[in-house]
Amino acid sequence: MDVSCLTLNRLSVYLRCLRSLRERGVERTSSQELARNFGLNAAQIRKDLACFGEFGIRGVGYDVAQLEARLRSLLGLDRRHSLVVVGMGNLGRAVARHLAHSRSAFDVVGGFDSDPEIIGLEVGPLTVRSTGELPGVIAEQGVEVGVIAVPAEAAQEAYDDLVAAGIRAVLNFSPVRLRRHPEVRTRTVDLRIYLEELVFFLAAARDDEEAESGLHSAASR
Amino acid sequence: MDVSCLTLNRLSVYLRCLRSLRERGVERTSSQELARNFGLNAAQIRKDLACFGEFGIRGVGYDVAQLEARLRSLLGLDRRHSLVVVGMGNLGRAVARHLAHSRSAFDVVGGFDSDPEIIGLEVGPLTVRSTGELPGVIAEQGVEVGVIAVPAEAAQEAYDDLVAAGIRAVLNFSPVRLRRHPEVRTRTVDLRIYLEELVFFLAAARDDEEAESGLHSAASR
DNA sequence: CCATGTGAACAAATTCACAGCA
DNA sequence: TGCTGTGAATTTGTTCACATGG
Repeated sequence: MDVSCLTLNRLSVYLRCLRSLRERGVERTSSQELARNFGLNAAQIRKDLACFGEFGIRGVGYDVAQLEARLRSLLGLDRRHSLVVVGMGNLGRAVARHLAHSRSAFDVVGGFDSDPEIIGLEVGPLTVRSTGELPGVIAEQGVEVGVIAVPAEAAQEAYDDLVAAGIRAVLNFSPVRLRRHPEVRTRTVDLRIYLEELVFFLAAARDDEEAESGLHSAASR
Repeated sequence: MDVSCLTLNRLSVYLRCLRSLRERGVERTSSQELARNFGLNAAQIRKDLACFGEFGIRGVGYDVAQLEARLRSLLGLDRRHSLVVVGMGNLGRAVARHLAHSRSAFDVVGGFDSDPEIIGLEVGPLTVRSTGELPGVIAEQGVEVGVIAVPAEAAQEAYDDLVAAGIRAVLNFSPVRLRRHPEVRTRTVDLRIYLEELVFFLAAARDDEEAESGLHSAASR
């Protein structure tokens, strides 16, 4: 069976929920309990899990620690993954530092920039290197994932460089639609889009209030 | 009509595409041209726009500058929006700096933290203040949006504080499922989820290769 | 003519509702 | 009995295909 990104992202959420339950000493749970505690849908939890097998006991529920371990393994988080960050401005540095001192499954093995002002900077345990060194590092260390945190103008080039160097997956924080290489798993996350979404719905809510209060509102459609 | 988040997020994408075309001197375009240039679907562009009115001329296409302006206005980006950041660690600082010196529609009017080590720090044009000052700033300046960039343990409290202070919308970067207040527009973006998604599909791709090369693979389902 | 705007067809995702098993 | 796992029903989102009109 083919598993969708939506299902997969929810598995990550379930993993966090299970971890939180385990830390609170809960040993057994059910789809209903998870749904109630974390604002999820019980049927959806079961459907999502069903993509990967059977994890529970009918009439009983799920073993928290066991299900957590199974999900972690499914998502590949019981193995370590090396990662480079291209573009060590504000966002790149934040990502590098964050991953370095939260112990996640990801090892940041390099941070790269083309700005001479930034090359040489110490960021946590890392020294920022020149973009020219990128291919060597990726090839030698077999780096799997590249994070793009360069300005919009430089994003396509950074992406092409990563691909040429043999990267397997790319997480792109720049706001450009990349011309993609289909053999490389690519995901774009444009943070401003989320802010834009929020303020749109604020405006929509404001229109509703005006309408309810009986005012004429030319803005509502 | 009710507009979905997916449609709305695509409008943000279209806006970036139009801006890019305009900067390249293109004055007129069509849904097909947009689709071809940016890897989109022409019918979907038209459907998305149709939620808000008619923007094109049949047989001709769209005026780039005009459509850009209309979308910007629709999304509320022709007005300014004030924003506070709660949690001025790596990520919070990066967001604050980023919004401060990309000229977007968002004004960062405050950065807050509870750590005495961080309070008082200069971040761009901002001085980090104590979380205690949060309610005053939100009320006095009528702040619309709060960004949560605190560690997981502190996220629910930061959220409740923002809501109590009268915030209208929240962008949550912490990996917790918040107990939400329904009157506040809330959006969670967990960056690690995207990394987890990428490595899952890498593992899946690796399984496929093994299968193709005729090796026995117990991992594939 | 030609690209928009749109109803209708299709596909995907979610939710329901219950059979089946501990 | 009670919760899982799952087909079937429903809702939501996408794509097609064409009538419409500048």
